[in-house]
Amino acid sequence: MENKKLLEIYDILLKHFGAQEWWPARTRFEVVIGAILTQNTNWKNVEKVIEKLKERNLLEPEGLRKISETELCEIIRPAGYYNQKAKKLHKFLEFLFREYGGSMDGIINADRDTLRAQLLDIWGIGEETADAIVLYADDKTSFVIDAYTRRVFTRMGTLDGIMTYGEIKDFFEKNLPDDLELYKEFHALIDELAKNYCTAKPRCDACPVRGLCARKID
DNA sequence: GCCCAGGTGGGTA
DNA sequence: TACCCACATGGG
Repeated sequence: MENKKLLEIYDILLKHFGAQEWWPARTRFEVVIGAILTQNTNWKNVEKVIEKLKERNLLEPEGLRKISETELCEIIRPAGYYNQKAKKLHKFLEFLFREYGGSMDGIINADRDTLRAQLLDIWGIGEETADAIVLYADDKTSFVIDAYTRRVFTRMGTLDGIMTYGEIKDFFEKNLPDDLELYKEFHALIDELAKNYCTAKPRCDACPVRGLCARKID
């Protein structure tokens, strides 16, 4: 698939769903919290936790760092994997204070690739979460690959299913203009497409990009 | 009751 | 490298 087809898909999705304006968060720090909490978890469950954190004024680094991991577990319980995620949040905070003085503002001036490598060094932050943070919390172009992206483009015949995360990411980045808003919007639109039409029980007949998809319509 | 959801790390061969 | 598994809640 060349450049043109990828952009064609983007245009169709944008027209069909409208701008998604991801990430749904008020601050850069809130993006990070959401990115960690949503790992293999429905966003609806994450929203409940974000709301609880907001009520307790814990959506900022200083406050969140002060509470104990046991306390944090209790608050984030609805998002699942709470033991692991509480540890992950604390690991990120540890990093933020050690490297950037505890402020997300410090991260803005960091070099993109350096930041991505730093994030990947943190326990609990893998490639997708690192890319989501770089793209949505740091406003730098880094294409996010998630399970939806893999599924949609595998069914389209673009990806062969055995490609690594890095290979898929490279494919998108080489075939798309280096445009921040496009990166943010395209990832969000792919997720919207997958949620609505490309699930385990796909709705191919109504899919907005059915004409470009290799999958046999059942 | 069953399956899935905006993954990651650890262990084994 | 390539699998396999634990991690856990809430909604359809």
